[in-house]
Amino acid sequence: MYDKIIDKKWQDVWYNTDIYAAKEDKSKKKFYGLVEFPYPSGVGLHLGHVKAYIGMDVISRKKRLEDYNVLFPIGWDAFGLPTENYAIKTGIHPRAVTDKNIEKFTEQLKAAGFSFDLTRQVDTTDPNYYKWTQWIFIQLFKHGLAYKDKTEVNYCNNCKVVLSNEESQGGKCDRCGGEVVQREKEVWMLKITDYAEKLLEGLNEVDFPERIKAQQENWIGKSTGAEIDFKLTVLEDSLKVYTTRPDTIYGVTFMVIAPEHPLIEKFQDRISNIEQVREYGINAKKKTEFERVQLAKDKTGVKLEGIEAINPINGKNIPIWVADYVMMGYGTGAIMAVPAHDTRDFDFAKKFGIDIIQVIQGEQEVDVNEAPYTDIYNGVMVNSEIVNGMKVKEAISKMIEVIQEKGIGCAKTNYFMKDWAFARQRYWGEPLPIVKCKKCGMVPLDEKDLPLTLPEVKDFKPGQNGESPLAEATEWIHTKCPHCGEDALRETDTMPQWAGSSWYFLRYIDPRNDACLANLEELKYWLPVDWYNGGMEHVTRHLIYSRFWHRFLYDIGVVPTKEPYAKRSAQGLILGSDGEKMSKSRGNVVDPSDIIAEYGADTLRTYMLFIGEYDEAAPWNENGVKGAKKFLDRVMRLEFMVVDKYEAYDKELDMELNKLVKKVSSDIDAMKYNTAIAALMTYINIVYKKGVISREDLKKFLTILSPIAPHVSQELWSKCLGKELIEREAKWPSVDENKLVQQDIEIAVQVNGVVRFKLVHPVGASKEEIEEILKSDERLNAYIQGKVIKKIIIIPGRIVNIVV
RNA sequence: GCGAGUGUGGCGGAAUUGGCAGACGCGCCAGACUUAGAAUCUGGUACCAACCGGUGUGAAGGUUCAAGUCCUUUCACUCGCACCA
Repeated sequence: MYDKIIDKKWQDVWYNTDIYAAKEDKSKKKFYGLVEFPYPSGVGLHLGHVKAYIGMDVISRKKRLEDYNVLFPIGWDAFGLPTENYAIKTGIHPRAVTDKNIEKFTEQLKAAGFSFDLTRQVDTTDPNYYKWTQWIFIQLFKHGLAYKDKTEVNYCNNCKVVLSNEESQGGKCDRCGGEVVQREKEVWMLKITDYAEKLLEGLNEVDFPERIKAQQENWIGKSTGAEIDFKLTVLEDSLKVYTTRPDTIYGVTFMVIAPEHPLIEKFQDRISNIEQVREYGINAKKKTEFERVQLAKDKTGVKLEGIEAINPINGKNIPIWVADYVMMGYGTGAIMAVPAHDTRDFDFAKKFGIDIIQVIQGEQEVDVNEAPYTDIYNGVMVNSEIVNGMKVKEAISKMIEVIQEKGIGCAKTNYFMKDWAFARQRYWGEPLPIVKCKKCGMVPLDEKDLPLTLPEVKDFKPGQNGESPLAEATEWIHTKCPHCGEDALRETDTMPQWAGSSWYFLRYIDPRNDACLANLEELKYWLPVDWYNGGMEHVTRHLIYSRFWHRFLYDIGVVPTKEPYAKRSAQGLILGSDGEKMSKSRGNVVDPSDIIAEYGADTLRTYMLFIGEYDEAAPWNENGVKGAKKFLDRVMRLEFMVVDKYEAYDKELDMELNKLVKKVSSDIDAMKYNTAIAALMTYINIVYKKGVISREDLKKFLTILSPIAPHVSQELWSKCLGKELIEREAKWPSVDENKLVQQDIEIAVQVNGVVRFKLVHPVGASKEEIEEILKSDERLNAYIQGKVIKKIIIIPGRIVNIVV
């Protein structure tokens, strides 16, 4: 029987001997396997962590047995709101809370038997770590990629922090799920938009699943088109719009600007209905997320009276409307509307009775009163003077050419992605290493003065007006300008939680370096991360941010690779036994510690990997857990079947074991753990039928089982083979292809596509030879009697099909 | 609306280039061992008919000697983004 006592016994050996520590030896081929380091919350390790870590643990354990120098590290993403909120509630310092939580997590990681290199742990809240987070920020600042700006930002009233776009997806706060509001605030921003193109390009050189690449591309949201200036009537000014379809400019019947567009206040004296326009703007701002999304089709807007735009191509006057379906944050905050060929413009034109001019003629006649014409790319331009008769694609480039010649616009690429709001008004984060000097402006700290550590404060609570708790640390705030030496004030905002996790994989490589974030020679050996496994929820957050920082560090020569991660995979969710997402409110949460305590770590490991395809969601099933335990018990009972040698050479056992090694090897490499385990079970079933297993075969079996069930494998290894650690003594077995070759092959014989009987033929038999065997087979007569054989298809080693 | 994906027994899920659908596990049924139960071991288990045989991979067509796999149409569900100009 597999008893959990075994777990503790071997964990004590493993974690006291550092057998999982990466070696210094650079002559060895390396493997860097990475998992997302946890946020050490008070709740402890959950099943999501366990599934994510087991996947890479199996790969890492296999790589070690294949003689790779393996780096499989773990650390703590420990800055963050829950710890701070706990501190606010209890008055206990976040440092103390964090330390306690890390201790608990470490015990849980060990209890699951993960083969992490515990000698290289990093902790983002350790000043020796965040020294380098601050250092990177200073480099970003020096390269013009960090700036402070007063803009509309996402703000969570609940958490009292500014959120980045990535943290407020769907209009909900990432942390608390509350409504995100827009608020004007002066905050630090990182110019991630400068890296949009590089982040897109980089996707071509990495091995990421399609869905991850697609999500990132989607998030970056590149579009190409043109910016065009529309002169205003009477006034010597113009309105700049962005469009992806400059070809349709003859179809423009109105312009739309966002309610916040500066044009409104600039020409308030000219706009005769300015009060009405302002009121519309105020109401638009009040709309909730629900109203903006659900009522998207129901267009609203106000026409600007007293001011119009002029179409720069045909000179026509065009009315300007204000409507909230145009966003200030994208493009120029103004569009040229072509209702005949854009659904949104069409809806708007219909509602307000604006003209619709068709400028593309499709293969089919389209009624412009029915719906906007959509079959654009096969269409031909009409009603468009200079581009008439051209195909759409051709017309786009022609129009851009004309616009540029006339000096009224230019080709333009836009991205949906916005700059990264990089400041939180909270205590438990990295202090921004910036001093505000009256004379010199924003001045970064001298690098030799890093780290800038957090001050002690009385209260961790953020201020009511959205200022950081650090604003209360009077002594800490007052400092001298590093540039001119005059009195100056420190920046009091801290960095967002994503900062520390944007480069932690670099620090694992050289965790205690004092001179730089990591030694370049070490980085050259270990980078890139060969395989990074984690959750889908980080695809448009951490995975974008860390690729951005890494690419920047590459550009300034700090790291040797453009991309940090060569390969990325993502595990699927574990659902509750009711098939729903696990959540406290549903009461369907399973605590991995309970499972380990009851069934042992290997049972949990085996079950989680067996439950289904690794990257897909699968529901929890307690009976399945028992099934995994039963399998491990059957493995343990091999103890009583071991023989030194088989009495007679058994070709079948030989073949089955070789088949198994081959299958398990390729399945683990492809993260197809479920079928690897199925094959291991099948093999055990065969051994049980035979009733014996040789020491030699058991050794191979335990070696390939050990990445999945290390405790059971190790226990039996020492018990039956009289040896000590698998990691020290075993090599991943190779496959003897000769032993996979069968003498006789059984194939199916079909008559008209239906299987009728099985036929045995010697390996390597030709079609003719098989046909001979077939014709001498009596069973065939029953199916062909009185019928004419039209055709016989023979694929040696596969199938025979007779058509009658 | 756009993007990615999924649909196979009572359940979780397997099936190289098209080549024996349902591996493996759960559940269920039977037998062995037990005073009995648990545990364990052995066998069975897609469906209909129960003799031959027939039907089956969301649905409907098609290509092919042969389709879960390829093509066309369609339905349902999951995830991500969403007024991307």
